[in-house]
Amino acid sequence: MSDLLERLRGRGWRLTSQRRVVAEVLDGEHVHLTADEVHARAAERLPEISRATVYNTLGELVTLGEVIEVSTDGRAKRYDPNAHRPHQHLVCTGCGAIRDVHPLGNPLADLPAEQRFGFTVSQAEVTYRGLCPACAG
Amino acid sequence: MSDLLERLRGRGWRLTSQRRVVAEVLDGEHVHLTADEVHARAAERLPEISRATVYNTLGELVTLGEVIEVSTDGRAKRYDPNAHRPHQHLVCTGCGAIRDVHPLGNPLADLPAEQRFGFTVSQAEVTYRGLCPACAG
DNA sequence: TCCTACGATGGACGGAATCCAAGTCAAGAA
DNA sequence: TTCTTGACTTGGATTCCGTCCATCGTAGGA
Repeated sequence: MSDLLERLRGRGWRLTSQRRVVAEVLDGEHVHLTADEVHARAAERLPEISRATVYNTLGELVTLGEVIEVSTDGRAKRYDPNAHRPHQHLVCTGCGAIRDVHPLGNPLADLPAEQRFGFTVSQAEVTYRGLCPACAG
Repeated sequence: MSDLLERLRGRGWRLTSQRRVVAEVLDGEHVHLTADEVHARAAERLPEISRATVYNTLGELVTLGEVIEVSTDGRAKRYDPNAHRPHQHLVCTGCGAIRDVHPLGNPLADLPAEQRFGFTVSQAEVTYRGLCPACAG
């Protein structure tokens, strides 16, 4: 985490209390908060923080490649701080819970040239869906 | 297409002109319209059709498994009528164009048991991203 | 310590989708 | 064929997410 703040400072980021709090809220594995959830948690520590600032900061973190934007359900986007290590997502179709997963193989390699339609393909994003233990009950 | 209408009738669907037009608009490969686009095209044939009806009908078609909901960009959901043959999507990060693709291999098999966290995993959805020939210029 | 450009604020705004009460009509019954 | 009824449609209000903007505040260099 402080690594992150160091890196950001190194990139010329002005280190405000708001940005610090947002960065602190976004820490850990299997963290996939919506912007509103980030705002709520940030507001616990810094009550006056505005939603616009949270959106701005999240957008900047995404642009800098420190955070990944995930939209698994067509509802609110979620923000995944685990951007250093590439991974995919496993989503419960019952309750919406999300886990980071590390599948074998390289999905990019599975797309043959004649299936690329001349595109310069650079990324493959996999979303696994199923029921979590609680929802499978 | 008329296959689809037959199948729907078989499931006890009341066949209204609105539903017929929506089903007709959604036909073909590489078709990925937003609800608004479906509404616009449907309205060319049936000017009084309402947005709510389009949303209702699309939702029913998705529930019945006749149409797949795709949200590749966090903006409006898109509706893919090519639900019979399993496929994945290739999206241009420049212009948003979408193509249906058929990768090799089975991504489901690439998720080892210890990476499933007890989930009953039933589906793997792959989104390839890159630049289309036009955008790569 | 002072300056100033960058960042924060919050309220207005816009797009996407859902909800709801009232009106309409497809399709089975007679 | 006509009648009847519950399923379907309508459009306007509403909610949810997210962006925009004019103004105010402040981090950090001089």
